[in-house]
Amino acid sequence: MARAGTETPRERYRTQVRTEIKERAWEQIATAGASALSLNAIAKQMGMSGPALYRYYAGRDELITELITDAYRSLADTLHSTAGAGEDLAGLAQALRAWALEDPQRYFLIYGTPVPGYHAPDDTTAISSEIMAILLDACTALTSDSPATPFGTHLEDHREWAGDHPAPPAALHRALSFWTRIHGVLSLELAGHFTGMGLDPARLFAAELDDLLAR
Amino acid sequence: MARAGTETPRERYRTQVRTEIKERAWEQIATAGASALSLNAIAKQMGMSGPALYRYYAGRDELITELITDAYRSLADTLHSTAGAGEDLAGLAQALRAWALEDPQRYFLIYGTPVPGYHAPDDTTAISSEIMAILLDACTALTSDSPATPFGTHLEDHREWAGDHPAPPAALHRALSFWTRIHGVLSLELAGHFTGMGLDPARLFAAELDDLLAR
DNA sequence: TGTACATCAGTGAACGCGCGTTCACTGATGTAC
DNA sequence: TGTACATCAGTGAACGCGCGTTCACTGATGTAC
Repeated sequence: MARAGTETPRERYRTQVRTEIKERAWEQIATAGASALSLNAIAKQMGMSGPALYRYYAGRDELITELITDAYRSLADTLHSTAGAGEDLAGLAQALRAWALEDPQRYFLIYGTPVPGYHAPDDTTAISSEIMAILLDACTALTSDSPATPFGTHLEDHREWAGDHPAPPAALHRALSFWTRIHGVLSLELAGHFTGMGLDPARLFAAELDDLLAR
Repeated sequence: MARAGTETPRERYRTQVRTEIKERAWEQIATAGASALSLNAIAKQMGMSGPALYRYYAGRDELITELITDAYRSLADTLHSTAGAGEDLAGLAQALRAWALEDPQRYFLIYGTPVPGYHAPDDTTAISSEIMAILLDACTALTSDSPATPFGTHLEDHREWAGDHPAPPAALHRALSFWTRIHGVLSLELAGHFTGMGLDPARLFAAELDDLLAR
C-alpha cells in the first residue's frame, strides 16, 4: 500500500492520462469550440477506443465540469501570483488580458455565451469570490481615501458579493467597473470584433484601463 | 403573372412559412442555445417532415446565416428608430439593453462566443457600420466641442472603422468606449454573472452609463 | 523467488439516437387555352 | 367553364455519420503468501 502523500505507479499513470485527456479537450475546444467537444474524438486522437475514457471520466458532463473549474482555477492563480508579485490594478488587467489571449476559448468557457439551462459547477463560485477578493484588494490599495461615488454609496448596502472584504465604497465601485469594462474590451477583441477596423486592440484596452484608473 | 410589387398567394405562403421556420428557430435558440439548432427539430415542431424545410432553406447554414443577419438588422432598426425619436446616447444605451434583454441569445448570436473558423455573413459588416454611424452621430451631438483625449487623438489616424463620419476625436473615443463598456456590463448581466451577487444590474448599467456620459 | 490471485486499463461489439441531406414520388394548386 | 398541363409543397424511405454510453471480455500490472 502506498504511503500517504506518495503516488503508486498506477496512480501516477492515471493522473497522467487524465491530464492528457484534458489537454486534448482544450485543443478541441480551441479548434472548434466547446459545443463540439467529443469524447470519441478525444479517444481517437489519443489512439484509444472511445469507451476507454470512461475509466477516467464518468462522462462528457464530468469532463466539461472539470475543464470549467480548471479554467477558473487557472485564472485565479494567474491573478494571485500577479498580485503577489506586487503588481497593482493595471498589472492585474494586463495579466488578465495576457491570460485570455493565450487561449480565447478558455476565457469564453467562463465568460462567454451561456448555454440556457446549464449551471456552472458549484466550486466555481468559491473561485469567483477569490478573484473578486483580489480585485477588491487592488482597488482598495488604489482608492482607500477616494471620495465615494453615488453608486459606490449605494453599493455599501448591496455588497453581498464582496463578502466581508473591508473595501471602501469607491473601491467597491471600481472593482465592478474594472470587471465589466475589462470584460467588455477584452471579449470583443477575443471575438474578433475589432479585426478590420484598423485600430490596435492593445491601445484601446490601455485607454480603457487608463480611464478606469483615473476616475 | 403577378404584377411587380404584388405577391401571389404562393409567394405569400412561402414567405409565411419561411417566417415561421425562423420563429421556431429563435425559440429553439432561446431554449437550448444556437449550437443546438436543428432543422429536423424545427420541422417536427411545425408538424412537417424534415426534408420539407429544404423547399425554404438550402440547409442549416443558410438558415443560421439569415438568423444572424436578421439579428443585426433588428438591432440596427431599434437603434435607428430610437435615434429618430430624438433620443441621445443615454437613450440609445437603454434601448440597446432593452433589446438585448428581450432575447439574450439573439444578442449572443451577434456578440457572444465565436465559433472558431466561422465567419459572419458579409452583409453584417454593412449593418455594423450603420450601427457605428448611429453611435457616432449621438457622440458627436454630445461632444462636438469636447477636448480630444490622447487616445482620441491617436484615433484620428486610425479611423477606418468610422468611415467618412465627421466625428471629432472625442466622439470617436467615446463611441468606442460606449460600445465596449455597454457590452461589458450587458453581456455579464445576460450571462447571469450578477445573479446571486445581491446587486441590481439595472443600477450598475446606469452607473456605467453615467460615468461614460460624464467623461 | 515463484506462484495464485485480484485489480484495473483498454478493446470491440452493440444499442439507440438524432443529425443533415438526397431522392423518387404523391397530390394539391395554379396557369394556359 | 372545362380540360390539359406545369409548378411546386410536402412525404417517406434511405444513406452515412458521429455521438454518448453499456457490457462482456482480454491481457497486463500489481499484491499476498
